[in-house]
Amino acid sequence: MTAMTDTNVIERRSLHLELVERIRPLIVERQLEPGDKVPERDLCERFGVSRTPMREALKVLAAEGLVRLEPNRGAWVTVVTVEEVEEVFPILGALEALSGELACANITDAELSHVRRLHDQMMDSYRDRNLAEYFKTNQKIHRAILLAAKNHSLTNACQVLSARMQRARYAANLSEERWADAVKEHEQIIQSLEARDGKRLSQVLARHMKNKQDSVLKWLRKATAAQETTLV
Amino acid sequence: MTAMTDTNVIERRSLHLELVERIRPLIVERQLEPGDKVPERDLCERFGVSRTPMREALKVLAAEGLVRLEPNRGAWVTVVTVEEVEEVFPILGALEALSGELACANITDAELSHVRRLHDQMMDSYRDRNLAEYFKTNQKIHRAILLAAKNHSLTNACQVLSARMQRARYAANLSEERWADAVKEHEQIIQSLEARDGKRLSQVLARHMKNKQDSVLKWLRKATAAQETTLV
DNA sequence: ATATTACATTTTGAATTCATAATTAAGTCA
DNA sequence: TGACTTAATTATGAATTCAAAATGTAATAT
Repeated sequence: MTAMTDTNVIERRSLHLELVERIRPLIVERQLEPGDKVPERDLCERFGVSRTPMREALKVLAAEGLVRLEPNRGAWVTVVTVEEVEEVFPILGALEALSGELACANITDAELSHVRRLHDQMMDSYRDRNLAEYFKTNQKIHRAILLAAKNHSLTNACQVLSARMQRARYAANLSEERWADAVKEHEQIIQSLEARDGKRLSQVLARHMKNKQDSVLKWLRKATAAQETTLV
Repeated sequence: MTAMTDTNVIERRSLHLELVERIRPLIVERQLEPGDKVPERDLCERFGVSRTPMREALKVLAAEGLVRLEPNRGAWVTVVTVEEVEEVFPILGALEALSGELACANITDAELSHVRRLHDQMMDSYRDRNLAEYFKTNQKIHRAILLAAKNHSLTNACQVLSARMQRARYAANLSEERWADAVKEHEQIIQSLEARDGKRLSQVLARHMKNKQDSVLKWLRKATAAQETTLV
């Protein structure tokens, strides 16, 4: 088989890894929707590869929990369930708490001022009520703290779990009230970090995550109910 | 290619998953030693499968951190490094702490008495100084607590990280003193659990993990030093 | 003897092929 | 019409094939 458009066709490295890294964002950003069948053939054509590396990639994505493989029936984008949210957010809470501890212990001045810049930038987005930008910067902040913690395994674990949760687009669900609270929490985050107060930062991050969980659950329950209404 | 002995040849399900589950213990229990090249051809023959599902399995094991893939050079069993131990044990500490909280909240009476039985059994092994049995039961206890926590994602995360660490055979390294301490810690674990004191159990488990880390690091540093001596 | 190059062999990555399972479509009968 | 069977089509799982890369070996030159 050959690639048609030739744009999109990928150069070389390890095809399956390249595919994992291309398909993962398709799932996280809901270009492939939860519950959808993964269109193996389409994706192969789109990226100009054969089924072998594609299927390897799907196995890795399944291990990450983004895809579910049904024997002899193919691959499906996993759905974010209430149960899963209730499972994963507490884990993320514990891990972010740890990352806060470690970040306070290990962050460099350069990294700290970088986080501060991101924080200020995010506050600008909040003032402008630019939700998309706010969320993008928000993610960057959490990632910057994670990197400052200097624990690669922790970064990895958080990212895998976050990816699963991100598919529940909590951005869409931010009430004005929750948004204001989240901003307040972020003020505490940057304060604790600049004070290098690990204990406090870990508490704040854990609480922040708990609130995020509640926010996501609220949206998810609403979305699920709406869907059931539609289906009936 | 065909299977030779016909024993070992596996029935059916999803070949790659079956292989993951067969090869993982080979790595964890060091039948395949850290640093060794994964003998792809041998394993294919041994399990009577072609390279396709084997290579899919290796990609999953690589995602779990048990194998490292070098482009065009094949797969290698990952080595447990000091850095990795210092990264992963704190994560496991945080996750086990969480599992303690959750277990105290969610454990059933039946599960609790099962853990108690395991605990008593382990104490017998300690009295007999039967290290192998002690360790096996020890694992079962931690797993039982994890299951009692009733958080599948947490169970999974812990198991992936534990598998990576288990290859550093901390069993081999248990000093009489450390062993006695570990036993004391386990007394506290079962006490806290029976009291359903989540806060205390999570603290005890975190401390227990920290001590395990120290014990592993001591062995690992000795092992690494010995190896360097041999190599020179 | 020790490098260095050229060649042969093996291993790897990925496309292709092929058998089987699942799905869809068409036909049959009440 | 609508349930039930059966045949055609498609998708999937896994073996096989094939080109490219890496490794090993032998021959040559220094």
